[in-house]
Amino acid sequence: MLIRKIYDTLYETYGEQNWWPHDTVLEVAIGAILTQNTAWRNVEKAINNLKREGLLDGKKLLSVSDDKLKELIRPAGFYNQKAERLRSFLKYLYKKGGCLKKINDDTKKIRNELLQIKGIGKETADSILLYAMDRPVFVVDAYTRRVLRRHNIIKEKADYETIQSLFEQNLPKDVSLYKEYHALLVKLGKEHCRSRNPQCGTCPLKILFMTD
DNA sequence: TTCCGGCGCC
DNA sequence: GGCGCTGGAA
Repeated sequence: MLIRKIYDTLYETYGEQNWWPHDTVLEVAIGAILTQNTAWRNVEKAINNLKREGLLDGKKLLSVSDDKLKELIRPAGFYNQKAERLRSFLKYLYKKGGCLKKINDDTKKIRNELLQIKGIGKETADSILLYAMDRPVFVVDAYTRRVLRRHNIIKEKADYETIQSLFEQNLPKDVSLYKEYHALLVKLGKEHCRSRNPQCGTCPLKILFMTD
C-alpha cells in the first residue's frame, strides 16, 4: 500500500536518520518545544547552552531566573514564549513525579494533559510522546502535510488527526517505524519537497507516482 | 490571520 | 535583503 511504499522508498534512498540525538529524554522534550517553527541548528545551540550551564535538569532549569533562561535559549528564537512554555512543561512534569520515564498513564491521557499546557500543541505533544516517551504516535508536521498534498493523497484542508490516522491505520504500531518515517519525511521536505522551488525532477518518490 | 524572533542560506 | 525553519496562541 502507498503509505508503506513511500516509507520503503525513502528509507532506501536516505537510510537511517538517527533521530533524535540526546543524552537524556528530558533533553528530547525540551528540544521539541524549542524547535517550534525553528531550524534544528539553532535549537542545538540553545540546548548546548543549557548543557554547558548544567541546566539540563528539570529542577535546576525551573530555578534559574527568567532572564537567564531567555538568554540561554535565545538562539532558538521566540525566546519569550519558549521560556514560558518550558516552565509550563516542567511544572507539569513535576506534578507527574518529575520523570518522563516513570509516567505510566495511557498515551491518550498523557496526550490530553500535554495539550492542556499552554504552548504545547498537537505536533509538539506527539513529538514528546514519540521521541521522548516511546509511545506509538505518528507526528504530523508541515513537511508531512506538504508531501501528501503535492501527491494529492490528502485534501487541502485535511486536519491533523485525519492525516495522523492515515499513517497509523496503514502501518504497524511500531515506535521505531514512526520515528524513522517522520524523520525521513523531514529529510524529503528539506531536500526535495521544499515549499519554494521544489526538486520534483530528482524526487525519490517520483517513481511511485508516474502514471504512464 | 497575525504575531512571536534569531539564525543561516539564496 | 528576503525567506523558511522538525508551531502555537489569540
